[in-house]
Amino acid sequence: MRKQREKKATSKIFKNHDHGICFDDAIEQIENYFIEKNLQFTPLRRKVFEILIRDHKPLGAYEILEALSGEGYSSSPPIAYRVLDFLMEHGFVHKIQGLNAFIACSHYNYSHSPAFVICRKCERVAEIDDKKSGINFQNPSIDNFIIEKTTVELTGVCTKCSSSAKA
Amino acid sequence: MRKQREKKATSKIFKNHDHGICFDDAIEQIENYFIEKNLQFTPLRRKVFEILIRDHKPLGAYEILEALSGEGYSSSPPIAYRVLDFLMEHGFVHKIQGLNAFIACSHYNYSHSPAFVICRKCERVAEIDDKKSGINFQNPSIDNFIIEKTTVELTGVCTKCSSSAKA
DNA sequence: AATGATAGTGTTATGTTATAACACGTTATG
DNA sequence: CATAACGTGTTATAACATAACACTATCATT
Repeated sequence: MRKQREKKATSKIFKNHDHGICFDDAIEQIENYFIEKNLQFTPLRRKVFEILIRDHKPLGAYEILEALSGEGYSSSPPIAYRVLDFLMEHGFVHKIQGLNAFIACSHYNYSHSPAFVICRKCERVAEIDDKKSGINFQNPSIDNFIIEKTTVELTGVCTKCSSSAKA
Repeated sequence: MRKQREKKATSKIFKNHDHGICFDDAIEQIENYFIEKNLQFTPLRRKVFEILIRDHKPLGAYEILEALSGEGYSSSPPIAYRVLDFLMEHGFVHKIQGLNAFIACSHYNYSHSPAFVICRKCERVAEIDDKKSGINFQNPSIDNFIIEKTTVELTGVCTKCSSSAKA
């Protein structure tokens, strides 16, 4: 992993970044949160989160299970689903509905109405925060409805993929 | 345009409506579209669409299959999935990702970036058009990405359900 | 220490959703 | 009339997800 900060004010959504720092930050964030909330960051939970943040891309539950079994954990489905549910409940993991897959959150500290931009070619996924997404759900037409959860997924082709090949 | 006899200036999303008219309009719309595009509105396709528009709520593929078998059609999964894929391709059916279910489109003639409001209690689903949804994807932060498809689902509790019971 | 509640992990079995691959008839086209 | 394209049907299986129950460790209270 390279050690070089990338803080350019770019409009690119699929940013390059220093993954070592990203990884460490994420672990630190989640550790602090768990301590603060008096929750257990058990080895299994940590491992699942690490698998997700390490790859930095959506993984199916069964892919996670495979990774877990490679690390000496049980690989029966409930193991993964339970931990994923738990991590999602606390906002550290999101589910990408369009892919039946899970991804580590990359916007800790933000309000959690994540939106995802998904390249169907390279399968990279970027999480954009609600301010940047241009989404405004505080809209009169959806008053009289208590929104508890939002799912926003934009699927298409990223610059890199659309320039390198066609269709 | 649809002969919409319900033109009350209400902000309710889950509107009451004349379902007979709704149904007839929908069938007419899809028939015209298919003729225009020179596509086959076969009995099976018609039946699937009718099942969806009749119920006016999201149905799982296997529920549709069950309905089909009650009508003398085959009920093996590919039958439903193929027709659903076809109808989705042409914008007459949408998939509600959060429910693994399918719903007839209620915004023919509109640009197709549907957003759905889903009550998790009564399971009613309203389709709102992109103008009303307050969603603006023409946003600089997601330039450099070719959006092909948007998934927007707002899950929560509708007025009726939140007033009639708690939690 | 004994009790009992809770939380975390493990196991088996099963439920639910979706697709692959191939068969067959009909219609459209060269 | 050959053949390509399309629509439907069939079998089998893949992929995704949960129910139900067992076992252990921890911890607060007796």
